[in-house]
Amino acid sequence: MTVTIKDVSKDAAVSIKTVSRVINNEANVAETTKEKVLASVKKLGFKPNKSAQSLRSKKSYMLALLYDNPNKSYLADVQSGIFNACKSTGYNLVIQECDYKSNELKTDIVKFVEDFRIDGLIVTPPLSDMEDFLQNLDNHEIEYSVIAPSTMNPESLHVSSNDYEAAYSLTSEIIKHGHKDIGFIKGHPKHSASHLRFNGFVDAIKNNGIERNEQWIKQGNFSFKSGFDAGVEIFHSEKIPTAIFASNDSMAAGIMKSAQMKGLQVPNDLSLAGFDDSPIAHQIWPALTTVKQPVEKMAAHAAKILIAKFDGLAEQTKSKEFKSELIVRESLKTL
Amino acid sequence: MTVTIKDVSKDAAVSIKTVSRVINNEANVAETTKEKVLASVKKLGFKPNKSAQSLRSKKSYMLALLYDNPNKSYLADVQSGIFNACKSTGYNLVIQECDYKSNELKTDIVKFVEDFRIDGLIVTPPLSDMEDFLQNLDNHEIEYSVIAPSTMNPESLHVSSNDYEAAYSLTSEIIKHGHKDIGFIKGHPKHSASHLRFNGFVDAIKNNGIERNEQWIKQGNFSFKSGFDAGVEIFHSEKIPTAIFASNDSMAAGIMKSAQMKGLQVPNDLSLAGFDDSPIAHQIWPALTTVKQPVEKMAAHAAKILIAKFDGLAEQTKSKEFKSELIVRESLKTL
DNA sequence: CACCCCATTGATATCGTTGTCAAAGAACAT
DNA sequence: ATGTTCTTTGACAACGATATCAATGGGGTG
Repeated sequence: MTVTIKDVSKDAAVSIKTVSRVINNEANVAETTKEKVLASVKKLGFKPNKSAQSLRSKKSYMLALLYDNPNKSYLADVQSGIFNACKSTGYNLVIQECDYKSNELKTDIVKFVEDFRIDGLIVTPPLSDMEDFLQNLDNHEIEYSVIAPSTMNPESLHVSSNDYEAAYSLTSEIIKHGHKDIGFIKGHPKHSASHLRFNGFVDAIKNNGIERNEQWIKQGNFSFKSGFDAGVEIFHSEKIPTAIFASNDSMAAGIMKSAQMKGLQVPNDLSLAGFDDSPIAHQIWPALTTVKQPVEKMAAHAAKILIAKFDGLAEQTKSKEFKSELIVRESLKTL
Repeated sequence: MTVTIKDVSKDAAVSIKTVSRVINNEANVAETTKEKVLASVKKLGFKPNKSAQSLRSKKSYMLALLYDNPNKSYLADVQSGIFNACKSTGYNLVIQECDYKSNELKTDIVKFVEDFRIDGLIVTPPLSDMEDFLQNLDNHEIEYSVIAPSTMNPESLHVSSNDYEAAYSLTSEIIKHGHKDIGFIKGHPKHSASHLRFNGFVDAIKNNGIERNEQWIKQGNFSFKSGFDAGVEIFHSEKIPTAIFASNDSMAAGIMKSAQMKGLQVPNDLSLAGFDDSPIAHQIWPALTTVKQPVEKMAAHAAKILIAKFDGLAEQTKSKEFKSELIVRESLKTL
């Protein structure tokens, strides 16, 4: 019925071990033998049985994606990237939702990895920002690759994005449009991205000689509601800014709602910018000026470097910083 | 190091076969023996090795989710539901993105299932609406469970939602708010949901003695842009409707954009309703009146009935229709 | 009491790979 | 020619579970 390594070995007139060597790309196989075996593999349509490989070699060929992030679009992109990277390598992806606030998180994840014999983890914010969590993985010798906005220990496997620079240049763009009264909504304090984006904003206005108005700087948590609430507060003050930079698009949409309820027109009465280029950014009107990270590519790379480590590959497997792209849309007006 | 069935058998002083019987809940094991074994299992923290089970029993314990649907929020909910259903059962989920337009789709999927020894598929729209695709799975004796809005062959494994009734009652709600001039944006013609929703709309206005204005009925494809385009067309006509029912939220958001660009205020100049309760529905202003399907529960159930079939369980494993919920928000105004 | 039946249990083969280790032969140095 | 090393190959065990089939023993029947 199904073709096994034994069938191939018979067809190619070699031992099963030699077939195994060929399909695993091991060294010290004569070129002619290799070709003979590959021909038989192709002819018979042989696919190694994952369970048998896994049983014998003690690898599960499974990666797990760890996340605690309500942003479905981000999650979908991350997944999609990882799947594409896995497709050719024979690895599979398992998704594991977490609660970063849970006390048992550390032990739960170790248990999960051991129970399912997961080969490696891909860790996303905010878990990637929790030092002790990562340390615990190290202690248990669990392999992982991190998707994070911040720069990390250069030894570790990670991909990052240039959130600071992106926030800096988006702020500069706002300033170039003639704005001097600029508000800012901070992201969730547990995400390092929040601080990087805020710092980019702070440095940009400072370097452009613009003063910070603390009344226009509010703490959010990346949710639509937190943006809405921040907007309500800001529009309550005696003087309102001409532009607001929210640390993500959901919050920017929240601001837009609060502005519209207050009778303020975007962008005529208020310019707005977000971050992430999530679907909402262009599904509201006016469409949001924002920053697009190559999330899918980042995730694919995170998976690749992890798999490359397992398979002992060396090339193109370095940690890497990805560049974000500024997307200027209608929500930003020139004064 | 790791605990195997052998360790348990030694500890419980029975044969490994007996341990196997206990952990697989087989019949004909004496109650006392069973307890003894379970005690040892617990004491040693034994977890059966998936690869070994899989190798011997020829099951992969993997389900695959097939999708070709750009709606990330829907996908995330479906996944989440399936994962929850899998969690306790020892099954894992693999995601497979498809292209419903591809000519090789049928053969690709069969190959995929055979290559990865997938135990069963969960099929979502629009793949679930392709008769020949499902027929092909039957021909290859591939097990699957369908998530579909329409009613299906009662023999097959499926979960469905009452799209017709939901569209009917949403339309009735619009009418109750005093609207008589109502537009409708159809969904993607390949999705059976599109027709069900349209039929619900048609019957509701007919039964309320309202005339259909074909100028206000446009073909969309569930995308934001198609909604926007439809809106532009409708607002171009000499008389515009007082309310528009779009077959999903993205298109409703598109309409809203085109309305706002035309200077029309929602809901004062135009009432609007969507379908799905996707995140955008409450992240725009005014928030959309819409219909919420219990997508996560539906997906969980689809997985459960599939797994129940594998494991030969009988109870609570019937195909099932789920009820949607009407959510009335600000976008609908009483005339 | 002899017999059979059925519930319970275990010894061992088996799934399809990779790991171990040794053998065979080629290549090279002495 | 001989010894040494290195490359290439194969025989067989092992991974950790389930499947097969036979053995055991208690209970019922005639």
